[in-house]
Amino acid sequence: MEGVVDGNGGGSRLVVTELSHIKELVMQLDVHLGGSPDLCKHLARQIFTVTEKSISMIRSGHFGFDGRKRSAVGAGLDSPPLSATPSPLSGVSDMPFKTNKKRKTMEKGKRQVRVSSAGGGTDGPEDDGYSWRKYGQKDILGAQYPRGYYRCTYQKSQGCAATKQVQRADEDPSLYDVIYNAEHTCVHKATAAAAAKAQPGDARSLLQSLSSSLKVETEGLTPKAQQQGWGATTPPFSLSSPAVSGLTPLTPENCFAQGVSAPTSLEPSPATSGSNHLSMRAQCEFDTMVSALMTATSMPPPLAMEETAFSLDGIDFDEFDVSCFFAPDC
DNA sequence: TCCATTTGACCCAT
DNA sequence: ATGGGTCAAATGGA
Repeated sequence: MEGVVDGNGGGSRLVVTELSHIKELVMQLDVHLGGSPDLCKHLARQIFTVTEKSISMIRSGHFGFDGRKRSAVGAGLDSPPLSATPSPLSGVSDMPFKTNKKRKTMEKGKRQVRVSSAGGGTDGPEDDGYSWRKYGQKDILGAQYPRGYYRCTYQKSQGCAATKQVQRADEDPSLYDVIYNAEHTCVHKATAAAAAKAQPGDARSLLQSLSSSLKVETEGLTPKAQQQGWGATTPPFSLSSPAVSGLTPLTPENCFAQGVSAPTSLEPSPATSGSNHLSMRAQCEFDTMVSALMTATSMPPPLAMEETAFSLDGIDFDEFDVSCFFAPDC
């Protein structure tokens, strides 16, 4: 609209280029995993460096997005499915389930993940540790498979407002796209079990996860920016990372808890921290994954995690969405 | 009987 | 007008 997007395409392209570079390196590393350890180490270092570079570009605002506000819901960002931390999210309190049939737009306040089917079968996505009750199913236009609607089993008993939508991926029926709405406020201990469920991965599975899930979302880009090549070649922006929480004790959640790579200047204001927090989580997961990769390839990380901590000063991550697509298909 | 699932209808945003 | 999200009655299993 009125937004000036000069240079946006260029900055965006740079980030895409860097991320594509990462993917290439990952693929190379995958090929050479069984071969020269030195080459693997070299590639892993390159991946780390390029990743750092990409993250810096994003953080420094060299990212061309339309500044269009998508207000209101922006504050209602959710924790990931493995987080049971209750919080007074506006999205939860403002949207009682009983009488509200309003369509929820797929914007902020939702979190999408891609999961594989349980046990490799076709009977639904892997258990995420929560107990869900199905309340609806719809055939979605253009989608090959119907979308299932689930809400927390404890919605009645505990007033838990968490819901999720599950849809089988058209391109790969063994994968499911799960969109989580709101956050669990129920007391449910199965969360930990789900987190512990993931097995420690080897380097190859890490790489496969990284490579397969690496994608860039352009949601929120101006048509102009998309004409410059974004929309045509890449899905919406996301710093994707595989479900590394089970591969290492360093999850995005406890990452912050431990102060690892979290900016000390961060003040978690409920009204503004949502998207920043999500961006940080994405980076944290990415860092974690890369770190795990370093470990798996028997090399120390080239930089201490503390040194990679970043400042969010002056960065408005509301300008774009960062979501994490888990791809535990290894 | 209780609970979860199925499924058609309804409501509302686009 | 259309499609997505939710409701609620019907149904089935434990």
